[in-house]
Amino acid sequence: MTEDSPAKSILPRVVPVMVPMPADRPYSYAVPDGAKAVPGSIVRVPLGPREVAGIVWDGAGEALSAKRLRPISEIFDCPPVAEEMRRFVDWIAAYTLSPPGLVARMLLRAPAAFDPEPWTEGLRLVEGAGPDRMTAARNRVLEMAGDGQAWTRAGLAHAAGVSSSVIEGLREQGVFETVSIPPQPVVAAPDAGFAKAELTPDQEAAALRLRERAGTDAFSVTLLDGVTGSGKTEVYFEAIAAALERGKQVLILIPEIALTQAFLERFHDRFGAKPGEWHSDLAPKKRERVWRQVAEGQVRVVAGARSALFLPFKELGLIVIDEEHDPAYKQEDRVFYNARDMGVVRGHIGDFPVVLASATPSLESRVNANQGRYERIVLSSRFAEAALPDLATIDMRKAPPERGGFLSPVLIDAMRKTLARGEQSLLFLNRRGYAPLTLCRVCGHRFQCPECSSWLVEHRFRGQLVCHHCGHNEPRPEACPECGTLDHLVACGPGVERIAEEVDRHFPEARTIMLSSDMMGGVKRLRLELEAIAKGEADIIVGTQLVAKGHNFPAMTLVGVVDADLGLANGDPRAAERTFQLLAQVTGRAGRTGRKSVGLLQTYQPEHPVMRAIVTGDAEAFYEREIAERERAGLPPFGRLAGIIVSAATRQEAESHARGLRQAAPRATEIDVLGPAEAPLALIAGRHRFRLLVQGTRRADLQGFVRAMLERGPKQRGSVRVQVDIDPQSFL
DNA sequence: AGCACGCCGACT
DNA sequence: GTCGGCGTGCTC
Repeated sequence: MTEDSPAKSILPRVVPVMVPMPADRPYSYAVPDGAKAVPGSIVRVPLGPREVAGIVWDGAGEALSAKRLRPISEIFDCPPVAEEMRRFVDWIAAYTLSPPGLVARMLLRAPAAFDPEPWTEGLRLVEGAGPDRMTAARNRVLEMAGDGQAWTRAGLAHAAGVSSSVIEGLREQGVFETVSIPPQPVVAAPDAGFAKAELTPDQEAAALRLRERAGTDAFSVTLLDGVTGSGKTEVYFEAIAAALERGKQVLILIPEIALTQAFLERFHDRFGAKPGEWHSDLAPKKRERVWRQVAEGQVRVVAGARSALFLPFKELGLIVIDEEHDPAYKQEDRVFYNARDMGVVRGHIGDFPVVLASATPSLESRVNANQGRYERIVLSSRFAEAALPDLATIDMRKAPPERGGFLSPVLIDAMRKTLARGEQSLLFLNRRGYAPLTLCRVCGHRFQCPECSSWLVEHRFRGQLVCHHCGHNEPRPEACPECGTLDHLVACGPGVERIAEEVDRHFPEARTIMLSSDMMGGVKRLRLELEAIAKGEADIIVGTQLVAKGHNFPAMTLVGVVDADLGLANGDPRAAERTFQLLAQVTGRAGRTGRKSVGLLQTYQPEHPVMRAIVTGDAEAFYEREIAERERAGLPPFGRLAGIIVSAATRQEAESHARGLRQAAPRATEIDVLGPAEAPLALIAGRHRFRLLVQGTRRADLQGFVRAMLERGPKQRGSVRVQVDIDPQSFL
């Protein structure tokens, strides 16, 4: 071709760009002359009054009047977002009924990483040069830097154990010259053969099978189901080794990774290097470096929270989802998704294996295994030194606590004996604060949240009444706001603060630590406390949920569950499953190093299937029963079923939405309001959230009528939020 | 998601 | 007479 036709040279080239906002399709932008924008390119584009980062999408840009068309401002020098990833975004958008722009936004969360990492200034020893006077500090620095390598100022100062002013002094004297050094890897490369753990025959067989499945370039899902302490981690490490040997990148999803630093150590022990970390607590600078190096393929393994699913891997070849049943995998704001399910979808799109691991798999994963969609590998025994704890219920009707207390004499006695042996006790109560309800003894006034009408929880340590639903808080008054009577407010029911107080009363000499997610000092403080406990610097630990998650406390030989019934009676279709999982996880904290250990569950219904399953250890029977029950009730994840979450101020309002939905739904569809949605933390301006179950419809029908409903009017759109909650495996 | 525009209450 | 609440609408 010799010359472009005139028409061609006038018309600008147009590409679709996905911008990080709720657009339901990409916008069109002009590509500046000479610029090279390919699908996946990350670009800076003008959007209204500001500039944003976007991703060049697939297909042709739609024709647009030249007046509205604006040019791309910059094409970042960054590896393009892979085609797989773009399909993943489109899939999630379609599945969750979210605008694709909002999904794409989750990929664009590391703004400064789109530019290459800058080279940094380093120092190198000048050959033959020496300082005017030698000091001990200077000597150490010269020894460290004697290898002729370039060092960063801070790195050298740290390695030599001197302050950076020593280095600066030497540089001024010409002992060091400044050189440019390329960006350093954020983590060292893992070595698949570094230190394979000794496995029991059981584990070895599982690892072998997992290597076979997970070691090939084909989609598969394997459910690794093993009791706490059976060494699941060591087993799936072998699958990771196999993927690394294939030259693939690996993603390990872990709930609450910010608190499970011990995991990084275990990984290091096996692979000789830490995995790249990814979670919301990461320092911004580190975040950018991890993002960039994942994109460039320098970071081979990432251990991260659910958002790590949206990292721009260059050659991802395995996803491991640890504690796959964990509700923390659900995101319930903006784009509603479950990272476990999306991880499976990601593996399907990328055609690589996925491993789900849990001691207490979710019902849907068990069903998927039963139906042959997943392969299930079972690890049934703890490894040699770690014995399973003896579990028993304490019937609170027969052994009630003393007046004003919440701990049964049976539990207190067990704690006393544990203390006497110099071992640790854990008391678990899944309720933050001091007391869940405060009322006035004179007039009966109950403290309610003015925003959302749930009970206010007293936090005595902070002197506040707090709404756990919407975050509202107010100082705890002396007098009743209703009748004005002073000093007659009474706390009802226990929270961890109150249990810690009771423990102090019984065991004033013991070292008691209370752990709660709302503790002063945040994640950092929690980490320190967990380390202190692991080192044996506490006798009694009182904690919420977070103590159930993956920490190993070697000296812990007694676990007491203060209220095992909590959560069984809230109308949630997952109540029994969730309670079983939580109790199994928390009692599994005991006896991890082989000492004889005990788990005691305080309950008013010792004959409840959940209690029976925990005490007898017969999880199989429990799962079968739960699955059968769900099938009978026609609840997800079985059959063609879906859930919708609406947010509304009251249950009445939710009911009215349900009526509206019923009218919009196909005739074969049934809709029921099932009470509060599972996640208490998703806050939609202090509104209550209810889960509607929509039954008897195919996914396409459901999406159709949900869309129809959303289009019925602006008023409806404002008050109804929709989440479609179907098991995606049914549609792969 | 941001951000501007636009129409009704308490104030320099 | 203005400052400012957040309801509605738009961004290539």
